[in-house]
Amino acid sequence: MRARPRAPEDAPKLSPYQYGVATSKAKPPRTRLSADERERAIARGAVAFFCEAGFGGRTRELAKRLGITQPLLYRYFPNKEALIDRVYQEVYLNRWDPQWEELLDDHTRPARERIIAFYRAYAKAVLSYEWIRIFMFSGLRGMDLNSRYLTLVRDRIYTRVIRELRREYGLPSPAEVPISELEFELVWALHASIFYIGIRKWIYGLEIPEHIDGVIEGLTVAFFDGVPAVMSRVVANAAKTRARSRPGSPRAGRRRAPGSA
Amino acid sequence: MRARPRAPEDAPKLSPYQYGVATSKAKPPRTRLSADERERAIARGAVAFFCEAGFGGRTRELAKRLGITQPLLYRYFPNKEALIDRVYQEVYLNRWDPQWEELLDDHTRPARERIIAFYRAYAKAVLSYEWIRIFMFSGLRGMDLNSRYLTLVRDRIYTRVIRELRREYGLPSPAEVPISELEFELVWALHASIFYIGIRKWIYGLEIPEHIDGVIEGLTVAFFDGVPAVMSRVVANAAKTRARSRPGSPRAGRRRAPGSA
DNA sequence: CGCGCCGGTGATCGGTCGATAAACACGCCG
DNA sequence: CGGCGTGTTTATCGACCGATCACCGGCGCG
Repeated sequence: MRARPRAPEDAPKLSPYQYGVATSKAKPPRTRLSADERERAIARGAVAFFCEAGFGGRTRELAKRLGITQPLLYRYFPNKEALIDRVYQEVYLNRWDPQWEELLDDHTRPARERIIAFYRAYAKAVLSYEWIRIFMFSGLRGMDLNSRYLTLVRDRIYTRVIRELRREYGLPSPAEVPISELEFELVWALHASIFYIGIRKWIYGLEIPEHIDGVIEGLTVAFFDGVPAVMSRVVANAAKTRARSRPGSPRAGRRRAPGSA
Repeated sequence: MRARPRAPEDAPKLSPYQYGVATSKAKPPRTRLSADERERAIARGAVAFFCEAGFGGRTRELAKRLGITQPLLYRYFPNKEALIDRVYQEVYLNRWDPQWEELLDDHTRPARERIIAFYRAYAKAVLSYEWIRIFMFSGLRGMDLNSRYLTLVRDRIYTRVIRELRREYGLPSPAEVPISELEFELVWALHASIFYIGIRKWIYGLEIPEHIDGVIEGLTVAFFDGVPAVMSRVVANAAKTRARSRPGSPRAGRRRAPGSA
């Protein structure tokens, strides 16, 4: 065994120049596309390919799946890295739905119901083969993309969830008593519980429940029931130390939170 | 830019055959080890290297880090795949502590305390750079190692946790009413919450709380408070449908679970 | 004191990688 | 109907990968 063990089968040796003629034995009838059509086709194929094979996937293999030759990739992208950057764009850009934040802010509905609805919508967007695997590959590659994205999630989502929880259980608002580390950890836990369903399925290859929405509801309900005891304790502690450290400030104790942030 | 962008710096061109002489300018003083010492050194280095670079890491780079030449690897391991297999062994084999199961079975302590103690011990074993990254890399590579390991976790740990939860909240034992899918999901959620702390740190490169034990305690307490409402409902449903589908069997209703499995 | 054993290295092989260059084929316009 | 622009392919380059082989040199045994 001398050669590399990879790529056992070689190219199917298609006869060239068969633009759409569809000879009886020709496997992929090659089509001649316009520049931007081809560019989009490559981008789409690159997403599907790299999220399966990882960013170490070979450009020849990608080209084969697209039904084109490898040098054609380099007419549309200067190099492999540019192709990978495009994959990041394709997967993350415009996958963030601003309605999520509006949903969490909609005070006409009960907090529990809003958070369940949010995580259902979020799960639908994020619990996909492409999203989960690209996210993991980029993390393992040392990209800061993950930390930047998750900072966004923390600032836009976690803070809102915690604010609503505080309201729900009559604790002081984050403006009065800043959010503690442990509170963030509690929301991290809910987030992780849901995200990990995708990891189990698309990275470990495990079976997962058929009806995710029911699971999300169960997890969120358990979250709501489990959080208050821990949270009220930690918020009370934070309020106390805060009051101690700033003796002149008004007591931010255990009273009904008046308004939202 | 024509060449591959990888491996920008080349080998430092060490003068050969300097076994331990420690010439003033020689950077790594090469030592001549016995066969099994060298073999263990390579295995150790391979773990550190592959969990950082992934299994696509180059053997020459590994050798450089070990202070040896690349062909020497092939004196101790027939090929790269054998080296990777050894990494799996090194990381997973004998990292499973049988005391974990004993700990969960120890009925002299309260269930909540036992589960906190277990997850502290488990986190200490599993929440390491090597373990988490190797686990992810192997999953993304399509190994069935992950699913085999997690099946073990489910059978040995999750079932015990659920059994203790049922006992704690006066629900029928798993022998009477089999464990439902949603109950497994609840325990998956706790597990994921803790495991994800490691992912955040060693894959995403995020900061995590300094005192993990406190976080684990908070998560487990919230878990215990949150679970019973969801769980008693789902167990009652399961018991009902079970009684309906097997009319001759004794009613496994809402009574004190008499003993453990 | 010589010699064989064995840990270790240098050189190199076949193969594959990313990337480039030149030629080709089809559609369009004049 | 011939030239030209553009989408695509063939052929190939230099680099580098995993793996092999011949050889080297210090240590220990007789």
